[in-house]
Amino acid sequence: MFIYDSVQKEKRKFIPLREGKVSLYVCGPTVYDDAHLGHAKSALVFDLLTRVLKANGLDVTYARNITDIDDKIIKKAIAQNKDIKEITDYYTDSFHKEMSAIGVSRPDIEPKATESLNAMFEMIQKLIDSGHAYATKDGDVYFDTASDSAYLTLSSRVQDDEDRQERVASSSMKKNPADFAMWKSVKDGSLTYESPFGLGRPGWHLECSAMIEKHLAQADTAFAVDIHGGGADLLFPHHENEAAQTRCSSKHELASYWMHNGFVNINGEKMSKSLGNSFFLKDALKEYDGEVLRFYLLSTHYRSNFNFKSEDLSIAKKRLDKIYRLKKRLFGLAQNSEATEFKTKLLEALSDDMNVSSALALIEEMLSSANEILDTAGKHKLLKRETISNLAYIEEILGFGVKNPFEYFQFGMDQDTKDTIATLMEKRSEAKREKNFEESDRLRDEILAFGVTLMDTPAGTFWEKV
RNA sequence: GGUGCCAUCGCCAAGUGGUAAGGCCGUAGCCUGCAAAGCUACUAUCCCCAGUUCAAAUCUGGGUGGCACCUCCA
Repeated sequence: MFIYDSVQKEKRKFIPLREGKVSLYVCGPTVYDDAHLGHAKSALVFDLLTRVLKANGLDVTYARNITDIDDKIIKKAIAQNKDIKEITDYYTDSFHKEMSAIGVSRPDIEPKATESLNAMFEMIQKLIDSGHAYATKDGDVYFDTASDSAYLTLSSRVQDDEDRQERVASSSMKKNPADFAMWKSVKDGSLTYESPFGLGRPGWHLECSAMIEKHLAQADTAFAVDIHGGGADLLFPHHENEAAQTRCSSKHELASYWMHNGFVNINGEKMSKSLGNSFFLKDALKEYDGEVLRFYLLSTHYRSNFNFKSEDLSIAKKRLDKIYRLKKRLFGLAQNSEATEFKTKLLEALSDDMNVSSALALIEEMLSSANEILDTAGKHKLLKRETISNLAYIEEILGFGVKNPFEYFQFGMDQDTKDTIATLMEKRSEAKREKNFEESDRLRDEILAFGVTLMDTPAGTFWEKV
């Protein structure tokens, strides 16, 4: 297994901290709004990573947090006159449902900020005691960046004097403009939590460090976790700050490997609220099967920026369709787990920093050759066994082809329409038997009007939604 | 302004020194009553310039053109 470490900026052989085991922590969503394609991309990338690690025989513990304490959540609750928990529960639940629709498995551990406050307090206290943090007379607690000689080494940033001057005005109580809040005193009567440092709310960066320490870290390892992942934008300041907190409050560095996934742009533009072009997952799921979105968002390398275009999405559907068509050809045959060269190569490609493009090339070559042999030698038993085994492996590692192939092609069709199509198809088959091609073609046109396509095969006639 | 990334066929996209994967689209053909699906064949020398090397899309230098982060963000 090779992983590109976005801090060391090179592909490195993956060596776990503890033999045979991997701990993975990924920054999860702040639950104040619907998940967009960017959340989906990140979740998919690390879902794939866990599958590949497992396929390599590693025992993976995957944690992804839910940030349920945040100013934006409070703002939304006030705006909608709802309880905070009502908001966070709602968006946490929809996040889970939508992730499940695109085949993302739940992490092993999903800590919430609200349930990890004690771990945060402990970390703050340790940092204060060791001189890495200080409380202001306003009741805020800041991390003292000057106290950490390794600060900014993670994101390879240099302190810029002019830059620092500009930010001074905003926070006069800080010793240093780069210092960031771990505990923010809140006195406006909105939601606060009791803490040894007074009433207030925790800083965002603190959350992840504390949760990692609580749920994943081992006392005797040089790093708290094997792999820390997240979106590319998180490297600075979020991960830089997390790393500083962990480094200064414990005996280990935060992560042995850092992985950052590229951004999703919409038609060449960054997705953002101000541009009004946020593409929500729930809207995409109305148009496309979740697996098509999964395929599409995973079809290019995870580190590249991803430019979402609906034309490309329909190409992704065409490619996924091919997997399902082969599944249809082999439908009903017994499952098995034959060892094949294809599987070895597929895992090899994915184990190389998740080279999905190479993996897809292997898959499409496998599909072509399987179809070719099935075309010419329909009773090739060994080939069928191997192909079924290959398809099962694609399902397991990539999560492509997990559905019933017939149902997959009926996405979004209601039962009435399906019944009508079935009736028309029966009439058409009858006309065909009588060699009344004029009538059968007329019926086909009628069926096509439902937005489906027809396929006459040796096993009968099938329809697929276009 | 600082830091970093990228530039491969009409489109999407692999490939980090050894002579350009794969997909979409297109063309021709096989199959089919006709289609659809499937299969076969064909389609690029890698932004520009200079250099290193027996050998470069891949390394170095210089251009040009995109993009990201530096503020909450996956």
